[in-house]
Amino acid sequence: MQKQLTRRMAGEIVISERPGDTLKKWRNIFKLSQKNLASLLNVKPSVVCDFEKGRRASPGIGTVRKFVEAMVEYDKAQGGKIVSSMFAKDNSSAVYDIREFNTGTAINRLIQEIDGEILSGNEDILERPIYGYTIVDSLKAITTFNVFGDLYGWSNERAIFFSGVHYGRSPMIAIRAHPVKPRVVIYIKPKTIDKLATKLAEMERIVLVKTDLHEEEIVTILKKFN
Amino acid sequence: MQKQLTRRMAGEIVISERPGDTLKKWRNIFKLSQKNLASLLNVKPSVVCDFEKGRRASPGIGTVRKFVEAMVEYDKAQGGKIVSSMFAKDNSSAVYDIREFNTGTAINRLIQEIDGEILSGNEDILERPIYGYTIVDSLKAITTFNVFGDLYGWSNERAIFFSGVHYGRSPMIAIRAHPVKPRVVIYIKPKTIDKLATKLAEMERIVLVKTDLHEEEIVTILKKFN
DNA sequence: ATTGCAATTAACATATTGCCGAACTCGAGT
DNA sequence: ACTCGAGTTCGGCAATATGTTAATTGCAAT
Repeated sequence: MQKQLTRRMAGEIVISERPGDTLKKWRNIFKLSQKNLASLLNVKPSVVCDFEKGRRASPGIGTVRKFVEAMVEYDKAQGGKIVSSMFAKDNSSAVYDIREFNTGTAINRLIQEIDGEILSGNEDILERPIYGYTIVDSLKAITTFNVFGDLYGWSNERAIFFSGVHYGRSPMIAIRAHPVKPRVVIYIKPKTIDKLATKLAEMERIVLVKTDLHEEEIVTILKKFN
Repeated sequence: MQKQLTRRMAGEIVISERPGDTLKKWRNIFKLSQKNLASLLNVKPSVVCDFEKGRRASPGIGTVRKFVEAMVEYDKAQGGKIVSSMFAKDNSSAVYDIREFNTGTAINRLIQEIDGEILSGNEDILERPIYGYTIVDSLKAITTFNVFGDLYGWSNERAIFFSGVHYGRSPMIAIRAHPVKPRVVIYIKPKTIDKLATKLAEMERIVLVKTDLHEEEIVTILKKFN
């Protein structure tokens, strides 16, 4: 959650026409004076002012990172009120885990690691890289509003794991209906696999896989990937 | 949409432990060679490589911005396939408009500009700054999944406008139920105002306002704010 | 009036970036 | 064996960023 926020802040600062203004905006949101912020960063207040006023128009990303992380850390030390108020804590979320990789991972390597069985998918797609994954409870995914916006992280070149799968029809139908498609769909311990599921996967050129590992095991294994 | 993506990319690059790797990841997603990207940026390929390999530990935000924007621009020129594939195009979106300000705007100034009438809210809150707003169709907001995650931009210190309001009960109930609260709720041309709405607003210490302006007029007026 | 605090600005030493060119690696074709 | 394209490495250099101290402005409260 903290990382998400730091990325948002950093992204906004970098892309802003006036990064200094955006920096200031965030400092205000965190209710810090220039002096306070400066002391968190072990620099003099004038430095903070220079950035905010745009006298230093193009700070290095290291500087931006320090600023942003200092503010979030500070808030955390104060009880994290500001950071947590930025996010809806959806405790009944359908999303079990969601993560991005820094480098691409070939689809077949992922399948191998999680001991997956390919139900559908051409050979030539298996070499392609994916950049992240989402693990989602298929039942909750339907009953919870908010689902499909949250399935995709920052790249749709990713794998989506579905748990609580019965026949595997509904998840594929949902994917078919949705404009953004993942590269790989993985069913976690499905009971059986409906033919319609594989058919839809072929139509969408999606690699469909099943695995008998638990969610926890999968998360552990995927920690290797970066 | 493009700006959103550039911010995401930039944020991820800045916060990454190895910004170069993240840069490379995005170049790959956009299917560009170092040479191609370099020519888009009017630099030599070795420059691209230097950044990806981390020889420059803390590139300036100007550099990051150039890289990121060049990639997105390039994709746009090619038809924007990659960018649009990153987003679910929810064409029946309940969100009419959503924007962030660069600097805080006092609540009462906003109310004044849109010719708003205060239905509930203490004097002392009115001086507080907000940093953005969302205009949402209250009917669609309920029927569309995906709603409340999208209501809040990057700060919850914002105003939320509801259009299509009958009695103003449902929107406030939704807000009460949701863990993240806005500072200001503004009803656009409500028929009447239920007492429960004002009561809930008081409980949540939210400024409740009504205005008789149209959505279009409001957007025009709010363009002033920055 | 003046004390205090936050923010702004100028002037300056040092470190780092941003870019180049040229040499080098590495794998895929032909 | 050779060539091609893509990527890597690195010395060099001008431009720019990071940080300091010290002086200055503006404003709110005594």
